[in-house]
Amino acid sequence: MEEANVIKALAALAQETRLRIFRLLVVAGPQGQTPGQMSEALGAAPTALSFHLKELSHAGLIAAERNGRNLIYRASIPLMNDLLGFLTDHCCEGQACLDVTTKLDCNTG
Amino acid sequence: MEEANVIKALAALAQETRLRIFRLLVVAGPQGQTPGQMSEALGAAPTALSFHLKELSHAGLIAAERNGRNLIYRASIPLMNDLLGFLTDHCCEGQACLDVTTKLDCNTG
DNA sequence: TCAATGTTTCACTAATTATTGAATTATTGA
DNA sequence: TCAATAATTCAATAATTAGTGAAACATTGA
Repeated sequence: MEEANVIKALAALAQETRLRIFRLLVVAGPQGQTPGQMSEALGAAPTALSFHLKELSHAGLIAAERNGRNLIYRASIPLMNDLLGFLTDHCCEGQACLDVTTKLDCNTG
Repeated sequence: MEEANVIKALAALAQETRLRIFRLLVVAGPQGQTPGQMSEALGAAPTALSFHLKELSHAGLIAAERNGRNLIYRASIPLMNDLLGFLTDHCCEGQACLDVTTKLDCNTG
């Protein structure tokens, strides 16, 4: 994973509404959530929500699929894994500590 | 871990110089690095470096210890673990996926 | 105590980001 | 095609953040 993309992803997550959106989608799993559902769940204005969804999408952390008049957003677990890996790889120069693989195996589509 | 602290930590990491500082310290492990070493390694001005070290410290991601005229900075692995946990916990409502514990066991002091 | 070294704080400017309401686009069902 | 619903884009303002150079603070060794 490229440093620039890591920064984009971290910046996307470093905001209250977006962090809550992302957590909501991580918990929701493959079934995802629509902006309407998220707007209600989080008490966020549709405009603001849309703005933040775009940020998260651009960062690759979530993706949308249309279903009728609804969009279904889902967390992108592979990118999440890459992100965690970037932060933890090569810890302690590989010495004197466990370089544990941080991996989630859900919702990989 | 509190949401506000998670956001602080993510925001701290979401900046090029700070991400590089943090990675440098994660790789360095228990022996840490001084601002002087980091300034040279990263090609960052001392003033800017100091500003970013403060941000990372306030977020709890790194900590300093004085050694003569040098300060030795080290990554705080426990906070890192908490952060990764916050992002990944309760994935997919605990169903149909592995809720893997993301944990680093190095430099825990 | 004084000069040198390592690091931080301060004050300022430039740039980026969040929020809001109004307008717009896409889809569905009558 | 028209009205209704779902979501996004646009434009403007307010707030936050990064980078810079000068000054200040802390520690060491002579």
